[in-house]
Amino acid sequence: MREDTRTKIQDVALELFIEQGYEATSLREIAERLGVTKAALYYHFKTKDDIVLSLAERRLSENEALLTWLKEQPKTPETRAELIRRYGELLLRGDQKDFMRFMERNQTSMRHHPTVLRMREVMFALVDELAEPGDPLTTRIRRSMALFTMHAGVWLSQNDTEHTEDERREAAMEVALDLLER
Amino acid sequence: MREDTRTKIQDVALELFIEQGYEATSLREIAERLGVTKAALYYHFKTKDDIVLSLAERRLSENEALLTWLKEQPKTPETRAELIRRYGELLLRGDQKDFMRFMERNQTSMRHHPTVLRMREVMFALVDELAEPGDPLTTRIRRSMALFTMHAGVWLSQNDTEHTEDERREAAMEVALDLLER
DNA sequence: GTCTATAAGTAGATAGAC
DNA sequence: GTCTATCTACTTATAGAC
Repeated sequence: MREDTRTKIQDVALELFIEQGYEATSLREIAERLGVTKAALYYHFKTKDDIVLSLAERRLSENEALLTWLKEQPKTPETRAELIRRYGELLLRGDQKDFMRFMERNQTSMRHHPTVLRMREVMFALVDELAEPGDPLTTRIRRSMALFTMHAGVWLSQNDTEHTEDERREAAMEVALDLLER
Repeated sequence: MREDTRTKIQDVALELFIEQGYEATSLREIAERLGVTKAALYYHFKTKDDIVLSLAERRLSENEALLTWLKEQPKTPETRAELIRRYGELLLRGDQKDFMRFMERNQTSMRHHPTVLRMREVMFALVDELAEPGDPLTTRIRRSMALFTMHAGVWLSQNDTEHTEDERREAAMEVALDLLER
């Protein structure tokens, strides 16, 4: 089962990268938590970067698909609302949520790598598509913050024990949708 | 002029930490950009952490002062609007703004250090003071996002060449104030 | 597929001259 | 205050046995 170990490496690595940061996490730590040696990791991944990139590429293609879809739609309130919903669904999925937390906390890691650069580009393009040339600056900011609210919903209320994660996500969505057409 | 070199070290270090990340930046790089040797840095700072902490302590006390002030005020719309204004002013000041960008990009660095932990606490407390126990979750999120919009204003429109930084800040403030009492 | 062993390099930090 | 020189402790990565 070669895919099994490979996947475990990705999971453990992502977990540690989120917790401690990418640079601060050594391959030795990843290997130890997994109960293998460093050398074993090198059988599955060519370099340390490759572990992250293997995760980034999955996520990138999904965001690119979202951007392609968005560009095909008319720039209406309905389209924008649907984007927020689709984006929220992407964030929901366990693996993507974790990877986005990694991106938030490790913005500078591999910032010169094509895959990471492209990821940034796509995010900016998504935000850009939410507004039209004539829109005032406040509208642009509001719509950008709508997308961002979907992220923030997760970690903003991390001390909040009286609401479930579902409730928090729905509340974030409500705020985001409201921000879009204010 | 001992203060001069010390300050230059802080400036250069912060610049590189923002650009490349804390862990990814070596003392050698900082020293080289300054035209001195690593050993010289150790005359001014006991450890690498100390360079960041010397910056953090200043910001921390300013944020703590803001929190103290906030707690003394009645929880009215006027108080909340005034907080956003004061927070915006803090962020404006070059040094604060840079340090907050450092915090955004290096959330995991020194996450166990008391000063950094306290910084997080104060930020969460500020957000917490913006809402009251009875407020719905959407209100809490909206008000948190108001504070956050002040940050985002800076980097969200980094490709935006048609507006000045002043215009962007004012627009961010308008969106933030509107979010507070929606 | 995973191991041992090791190469080759860099990190943070210190001692002591000037 | 800043330097040279150096220490120790890692790091990523590879070679080759099993």
